[in-house]
Amino acid sequence: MAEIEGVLPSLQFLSSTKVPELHLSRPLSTQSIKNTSSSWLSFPLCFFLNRRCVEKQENEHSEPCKNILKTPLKQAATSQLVLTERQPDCQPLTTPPKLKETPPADPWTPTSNLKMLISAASPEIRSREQRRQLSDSSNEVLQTKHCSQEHLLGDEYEKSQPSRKEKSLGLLCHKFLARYPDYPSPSQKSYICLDEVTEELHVERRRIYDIVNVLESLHMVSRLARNRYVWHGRHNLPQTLQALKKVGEENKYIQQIQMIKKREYEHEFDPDSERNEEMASSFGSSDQSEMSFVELPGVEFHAASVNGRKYKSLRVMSQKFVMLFLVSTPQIVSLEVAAKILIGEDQLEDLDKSKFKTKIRRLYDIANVLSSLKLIKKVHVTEERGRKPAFKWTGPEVLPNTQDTKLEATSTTCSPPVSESIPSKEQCSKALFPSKGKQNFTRHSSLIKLVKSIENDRRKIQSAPTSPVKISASTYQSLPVFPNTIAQFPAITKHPLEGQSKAAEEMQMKCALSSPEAVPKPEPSQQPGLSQPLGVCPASHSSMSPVILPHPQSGVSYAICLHPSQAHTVTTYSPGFMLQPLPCANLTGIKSNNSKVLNKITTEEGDTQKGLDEPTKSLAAEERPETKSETSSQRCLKRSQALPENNLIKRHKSDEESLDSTLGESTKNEKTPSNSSQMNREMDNVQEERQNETKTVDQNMSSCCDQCTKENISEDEDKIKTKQDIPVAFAIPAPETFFPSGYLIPLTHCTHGNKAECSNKEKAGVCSLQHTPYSSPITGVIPMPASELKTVNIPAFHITPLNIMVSPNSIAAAPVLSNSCLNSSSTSSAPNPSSSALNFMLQHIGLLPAGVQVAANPVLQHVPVSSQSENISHSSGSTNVQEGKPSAPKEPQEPQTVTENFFRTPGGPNTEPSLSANSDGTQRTSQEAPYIPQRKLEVSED
DNA sequence: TCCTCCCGCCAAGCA
DNA sequence: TGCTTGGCGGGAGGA
Repeated sequence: MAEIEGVLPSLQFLSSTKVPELHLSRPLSTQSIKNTSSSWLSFPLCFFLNRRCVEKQENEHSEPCKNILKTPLKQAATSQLVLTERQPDCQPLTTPPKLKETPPADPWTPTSNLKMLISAASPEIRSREQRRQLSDSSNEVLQTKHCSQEHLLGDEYEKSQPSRKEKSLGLLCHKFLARYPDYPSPSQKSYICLDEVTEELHVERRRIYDIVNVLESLHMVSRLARNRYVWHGRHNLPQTLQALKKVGEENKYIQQIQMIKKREYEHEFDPDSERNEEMASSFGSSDQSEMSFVELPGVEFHAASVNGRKYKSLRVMSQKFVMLFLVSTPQIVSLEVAAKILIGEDQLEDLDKSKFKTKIRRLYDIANVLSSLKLIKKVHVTEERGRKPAFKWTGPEVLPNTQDTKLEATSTTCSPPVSESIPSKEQCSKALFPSKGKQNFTRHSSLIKLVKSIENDRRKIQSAPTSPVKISASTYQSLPVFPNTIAQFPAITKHPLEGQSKAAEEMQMKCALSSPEAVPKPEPSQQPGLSQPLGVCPASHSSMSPVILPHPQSGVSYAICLHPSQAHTVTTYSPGFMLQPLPCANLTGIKSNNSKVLNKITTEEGDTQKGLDEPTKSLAAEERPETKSETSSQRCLKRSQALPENNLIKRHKSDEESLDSTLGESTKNEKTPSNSSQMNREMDNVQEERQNETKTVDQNMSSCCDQCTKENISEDEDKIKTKQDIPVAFAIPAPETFFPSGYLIPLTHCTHGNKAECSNKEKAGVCSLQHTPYSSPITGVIPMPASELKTVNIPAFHITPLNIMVSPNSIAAAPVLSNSCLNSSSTSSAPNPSSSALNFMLQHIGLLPAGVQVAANPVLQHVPVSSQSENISHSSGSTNVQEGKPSAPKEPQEPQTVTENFFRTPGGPNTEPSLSANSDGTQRTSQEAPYIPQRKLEVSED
C-alpha cells in the first residue's frame, strides 16, 4: 500500500497528460532514454509510462480522435521527460518522496528502466510486451486507482493533488509545445483550438492564454479567429528575434538598463541624487509610453483587442523582455531591471511596489514560457545587495540584419529552411510599428551603426567553425543562427585550461577562421598581420626599444617605449577627438589564454560556452555611446575619484570595447577583393555611412591606428601565449599629429599594498587585475625574454601605459590636471608618475617640446588587465558568474599592477579621460556612455 | 522570510 | 448577451 501511495502523485500527474501515449508514437531518442534511465525516473513513472501506453491502445478503438485539426503530436515524452529532454540541465521534477522511502519490491534499476523504455520505444517489443502484460498491468493499475481513490480522503487527497510545480506554467508550456512540431511543414497548417488544448491539458483556459500570448509575441503562433490559433513553430523565430533586436536597439534599451543600474548605484551612494529626475526625464523623453507590438510581415496579429489592452498585453511585455536580452550584453537580464524598464516606459514615476510586483509576476509568467522554449534560462545574479533572480538568454544568437538571417536560415542545418518569405530589412522595419504603433524612438544613428558594426564583428568571431577549414566570406555570412549549444562552440571552450599555448593555438585558428581576413589574400606577405589580428601575427615592433627614465618623485625608474613609426605616420587631425581609440590588448590576451575567463571578466554572463563571443558582445554593448551632458563627465570624474575600483572596471571595459571596435574596424579595413561582393558592398555601405556621420574623423587615421594597434595586440597576445617574452613597453604607431601610446613601466618593485588589497575580497577585482602580467591594456607588448623579466623584476612592475596624443597644433594649450586627480584614482596601485614627471619623460625622449605639458588622465588611470582566468574573473570585478559548474583551475600568476595614465592634448574640448572609437569610425568619450556601476555580481544557475 | 507564480476575479471587447 | 480575452493582484507553496 505504501507503494501505491507513493505512486499516486505520479499516476495522477501522468493521467493528467496525454503525453505517455505519445511516448509510443515514436522511438525514444537517445537522450530520452538516457534521461529516463537516470535515477530520478524510477519505478512509478516508468511503470505508468508503460501503463499509459497500454491504456492508449485500449482506448484507441473506442475513442475516436477528436483532434481533427491538430497536427500530429510531436513530442514523445511525458511532461517530465519533456522537461528533461528539452532542458537537459534543468532539474527534473522530484519523484514523490514516499517512493524513495519505500522502494518497490521489484528493484527498478536504471537498467530495468532502460529496458522498459526500450521496450516501449520499440513497436515490436512493445506490442509483444503489451500483449503479454496487458491483463496483468491493466488489472494492476485499475487496482491501484481503486486503492488510491479509497485513500484520497482529506489530507491524503490534498497530498495527492499535483503540486504547484506540476501545475506550473513552464511545465504546462512544455506540454503545450510537445503537441506541436518545432518546424511544422508549411504545407500542413497546424491549428490550435484552445478548447481542445484546455481539455486535453486539463488546464484552465486562462493559463493557455498566457502561453499563447508569449508564443504569439514570438510569432510562433498567430491568432486566426476566436478560440483558434495557427501554429507556426519556430519558423519565424529568427526573423522575430532579429526584429525584436532591432527594435530593442532603437529603443535604447541598453541605455535604459544602464540608467537603471546607474540609478541603483547612485542610490547606494547618493540617495538624493538628482539623477533620478534625469533618468525619469530620459524615459519620458523617449516617448515610449505606448507599447507597440512588433509584427512580422506575413504574420498578422489579430489581437482580441485592438487598443488599450493590446499594448499592455503579455505579448508586448514578452517582446520587450526578449528585446532586453537581445540588446544587452551579457545577455542576462534581471527581473528587477526588466520590470523597471517595463514600468518605466509606462510610468516611471508610478514606480510603486504593487505595480512592480505585478510586473514581476508577469515576467515570471513570460519567463516560464520562454524557458520552456529554451530561449532563456534562469540564473541568479548575486550582488552585494543580495541575490536577484535573472534570466540568461540561451536562444539563438541574433544577427543584425535580415539578410544574414535569410542566408543563415537557408544554409543551416540547425534550423530548417524558412518557409515564409523573408522580408527585407526595410520591410521588416516598416512592419515593426503597425497602425497604431508609433516609432517615436529617438534613434541615434551612430548607436545603431555601432551596434550593427559590433554585431558584424561579433558575428565574424562567433561564426568561426571548429574545424580548420577556411571559409569564404559568403559561406561565412551564411552561417546559421547559432543556438548556444556546446557542440557549436569551438574546442577551446571545452578545454579552456589545457594550457595557454594550446589555447593560443586554438585562438589563432579561431581567429583565422572566424574573420573574413582568413580568406586568402592577394598579398600573402601581409596576411599574418592582417588576417590574424588577435595575436597570431608576428611582432612587428622589433625596432622598438624601451627607454629607461627616472621618475623624479618616486625614485622609480621607468621604461618607456614608443613605436618609431609613430613619427612618420600622417593623418588628418580632428581637434574634436583627441584620443586615439586604443584597443584593449589584454582582452585579446585573455581570449588566447582562457576562453572561460572571458565570460567573467566582461560580464555577469555565466555561460562558459559562449566564452569567445561574449567579450566582444559585452564589451561592445555594455558601454554603448550615449549622448550625455557635461555633467556626466563631471560625475564620471567624480566617481573615478571616489571609486577607483569601479573606475578600473569601467576603464577596462572601455578598453575592451575599444578593442572590439578597433578589431571590427581592422576587420573591415582588411577586406580584400577576394571577399564576396556582398561583403564588399556591405563594407562599402558601412564605410560610406561612417564617412557621412563622422565628419571629424579620418578613416585613414582609424585604419592606420587599428592596424598598428592590432599588430601590437597580436604581439601582446603572442607574449601572453608563449610567456617567453615580457612586454616591457610598447607604443602604437600614430597618425601624424599624435604621439600615441607608450607604457611607463617602473623598474623597481612596486608592492604598494597589493597583497593587502588582494586580501580584501571586495577589491578582488582590482587586485586580480593587478596580477596581470605581460599584457597591455591598450596596445601591445615588446618582446622581452623571461630572463630579462627576472632581471628587472617584472612581476612587481607597474606598467603604465601612455596614451600620448599630442597635437603639435594644440599642444601648447595642453591642460595639466592636478596630481590629486592622478592620485585619487591610483589608490590601489603603485604610485603613478605625476604629470610633471611624465612630461619630463616625454620631453626627455623628445616626444614633447620643452615647456609643453600634457595632462595625465585622471579617470582612466587604472586599467585592469588580465590575461588569465582568475584575473579576469576578478577583474570584472565585480562580476562573477556562478552556474553551478566548477570554476576553471587557476594558474599561478605573478602579481603585477597595471596602471594607466592617459595623456592627451588639449586640442579637443573634452577633458574627459578617454576616448574610444566607435566602430563606425567616430570617436567617443567614455562619458558618453552612462556610468555603469560595476559591483560584485555573481550569476548562478538554478 | 522571501521568492515564485498559481489562481481566479472581473473588466474590456467581440460575435 | 454570452463568450473570449487578458489585466491584475491575493495569497499559497516552496526554498
